[in-house]
Order: sequence, then structure tokens, then C-alpha cells
Amino acid sequence: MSNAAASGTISRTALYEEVAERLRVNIFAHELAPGSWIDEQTLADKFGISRTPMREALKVLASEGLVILKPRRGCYVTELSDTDLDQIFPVIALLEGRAAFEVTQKATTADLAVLDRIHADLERHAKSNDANRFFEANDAFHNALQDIANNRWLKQLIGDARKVIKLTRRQSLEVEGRVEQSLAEHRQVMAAIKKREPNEAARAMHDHLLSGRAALAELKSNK
Amino acid sequence: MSNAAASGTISRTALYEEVAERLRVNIFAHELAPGSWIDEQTLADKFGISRTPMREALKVLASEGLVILKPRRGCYVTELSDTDLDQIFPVIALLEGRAAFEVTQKATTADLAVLDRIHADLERHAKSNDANRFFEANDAFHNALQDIANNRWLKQLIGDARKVIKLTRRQSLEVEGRVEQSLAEHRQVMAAIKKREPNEAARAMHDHLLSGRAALAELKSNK
DNA sequence: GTTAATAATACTGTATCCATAATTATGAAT
DNA sequence: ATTCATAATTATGGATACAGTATTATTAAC
Repeated sequence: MSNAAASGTISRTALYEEVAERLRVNIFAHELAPGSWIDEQTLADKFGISRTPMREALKVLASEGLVILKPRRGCYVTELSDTDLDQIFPVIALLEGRAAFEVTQKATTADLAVLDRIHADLERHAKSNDANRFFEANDAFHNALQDIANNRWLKQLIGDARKVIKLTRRQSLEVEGRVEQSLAEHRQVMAAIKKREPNEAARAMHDHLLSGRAALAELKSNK
Repeated sequence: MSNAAASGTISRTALYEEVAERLRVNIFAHELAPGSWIDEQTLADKFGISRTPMREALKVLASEGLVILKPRRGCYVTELSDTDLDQIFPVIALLEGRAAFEVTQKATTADLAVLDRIHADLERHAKSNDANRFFEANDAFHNALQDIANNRWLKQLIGDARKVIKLTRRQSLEVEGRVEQSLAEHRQVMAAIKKREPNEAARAMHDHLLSGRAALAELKSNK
């Protein structure tokens, strides 16, 4: 278990944090399917740890909304209903709009260069129709924005909300033409930031996220 | 420890949840002062429990931002800097503004009656200059709004943010004339909701919270 | 054959124990 | 006297053991 020393890097993060991250990955990949029960003991055995850090990790995920803890019943992966999505997207649109607003005010030229580079990735992966990489670059873009906004609490709230919608979000890129539309929206956001128009940037980001919700809804109605 | 059976009410909530709530109360009351170290063992003994549920509770509080867990160093109550306050108030103003927006769209006459009753409490406690009860009624008003908004995720995010500012918030009512000003702002919010003007309600609520931040800033500059 | 009750099994929740890491104090050397 | 090193103490992190409750299966009775 002391592979931290072996790998040369001192384990600064607690085990329960690593476990939480591993669980997040599993959940986002639907290896732990929405609604499914999480067997603490079995999973702990599979991870080669005891139940203690596993349980602590589950507590964290529960307060992030990724799982729900039913007393004496166990832990279940959160299932998002259409209602949930209708509720959470406007909220995250608001928050990320705010982040875009703050970024437009604060961004240095170096910051803009970072955004430009990630945006270039987006353009590239869109052109080669690589939805997975586009998704990753998209994630990177939003993360970069939050770093530049440099608002610890805004970042935390957006992070919590984004974790939740990540439960379903990737699917939206499967909608015909969604990648191109998403890209176009990103262009508008970038343009507004560069023009130093905070309100316009906020509105563009806001609409971008609502557009993502609409794509998801369309996908479901056609399935 | 099986006082659940003794008190007649079956313990539906897990022990760690009760512990978390108790800790929150202690933290908000500054019995656990900002920046202070939380001695797991001593506190667990005082609560009459073992360290396990205490540790799980602390994990929850950490993901709420009320405490920070330094690996191998222990748990410390979060200290909010002025920068933190400057960052978080605009965000919560945004979120609660959104809640007011949704309420204005959704509220039934019964809902309005509930708000009216709580608002009447506010008026009463303001008149009798009872800052503590005013604070409680204020809390009740905001909680009622979130219930009426009936947006699970918005409520959760606002709840997380409010928990954090609760670390300092009560103080703002100590500012000369703040209670009256806060009351006046509440009147505007109520008026906008009753007029069924969502945008106006959102703006009023938004400004109300920023005004609370300003009061807190004034308090600090005069201390 | 179906339903209800009881018993057994299994998982959650809590406590205790052990190991590791960090901090502090003491002692020695410069 | 001050600083550095080493040792000891203490608290955190993790594992294991135990208890209680819920669920399921089996058996018995109607």
C-alpha cells in the first residue's frame, strides 16, 4: 500500500480523497451505473482498502450529490431525472456566466493566450470530429475559465454543479451537429471576452449552457 | 447511546449527520472559533461517541467548506478573509436572485401567504429591535423562498453558500440602522414577488445580499 | 397454492486498535 | 546562548472487529 514512497511522490492527499476521485471516474464512465447500489465491502476489496476510507469517500460524494446515502440501506449512484436537468442547467448557466463575467474583467494577456490555446484545441477536434477529445477540451476550457476567474467559492459551486451534470452531459455531444454548434457558441464567448464586454461574455456563456441542455433534451426525445 | 429508542423516535438519520449538525451549530455560534483546531478525540468524548462518526462528519463539513482538513495535520474551522467575502457574496446574490425569480413565477397564493407571515415577523422584530429574532426570521424567509422555488439543486447550492457566509453573517445586523435597511429591502422583494415581476424580484434580492456584504464591510472598517 | 411469520443471512453503522507521521521538547555541540 | 539533531509523545489515517437492523428466504398454516 505504501506505493507512494515507491513512486517517489509523497502522498500528500489522503486515501479517501484518492478513492473519491476513483469513484467519480467510475461513476462518470457509468461503470457504476445511475441508480445502482454501491457495495462498500466488495468495492473496498477491489480497491485493496478497508471500508473506512471507502465510507469516508462516499460521504464526500454524497455531499457533492453524486450518490445518495439511504440510512441503513446503503449508497446509490444518483439518477438524474429530466426535472433535475431542467433545474440544474439554468443554475449552472448562471454561475458559469458569472465566471465568464469575472474573467472578462480580470484576464491578463497571458490568460487570454491560455484560453486561445484551448480554444484552438476545440477547433481542431471539432474539425476532425473527435467528440471525446472535444469533450475533454471543453472541460479544460471551462476549468481554465474558473482558474482565471480566481474565485474560490464560485469555482467550488460550479465544480459541484458540473460534477452532477457530468453524470449525463457527455451524451449531448452525440446530437447531430451539436459539436459544431457548441464550437460556434464558444467562439462567441471568446469574442466577448476579448472585446472586454463582461455582460456579453456572461450572456454568451449562459446561453451556451442552456443550449447544451436543449441538445440533451433533443437527444432524449429522439431515442 | 441508544437514546433513539429511549426518546421514542426511531433514529432515521445516521449518527454522523447528527454530529455534523451539532458541529455546524457550534461553529456558527463561534464556540468553535474560526481558525481553531478541532480535536477529534476530545470532541468525540464530549459528544459521547467514537472518533469514527466524528471523522465522517468532519469530511462532510469539509466538503461544505466549513472546515478544512489538512492531511496529517488535522481539522481547522474555516477562516473567511475579506477576499473570501468579496468573492462569495456576489455569487450567493446571483443564486438567491434566481430563487426569487423562480418564486415569482411559481408562487401560489398559499405560498404568498407563508411569505407574508414570515415578513410580518420581520416587521415585528425590527420594530422591537430584536436583532436575534430578526436574524432568525430572515433565515426563515430565505428558507421559505427556496422551498417555494422548489429547485433541489438551486437549494443545495444556496445552502452550501449560505452555510459559509453564516460564519460571519450575523454580525452585519450589528451595524447601526442595518436592521431597518434590511427590512426595507425585504419589502421591495416582497412587493416585486406580489407584482409578479420576476426580474425585479431577482434584482431586489440580489441587491439585498450585496447590501448585506456592504454592511459587513462597514462594520469591519469601523471596528 | 398463497400468505404470513419467523429465522437466518448480510450489510450498514459504530467502536476499538494499530501504525505512521508530525511536532515538540530536550540535550549536546559549536 | 543558540541552533541543530534526535527521541519521545501525540494525533491522524487506516484496518478490523462487533452490534444492530433490514431484507430475504423458508416453513407452516389457512
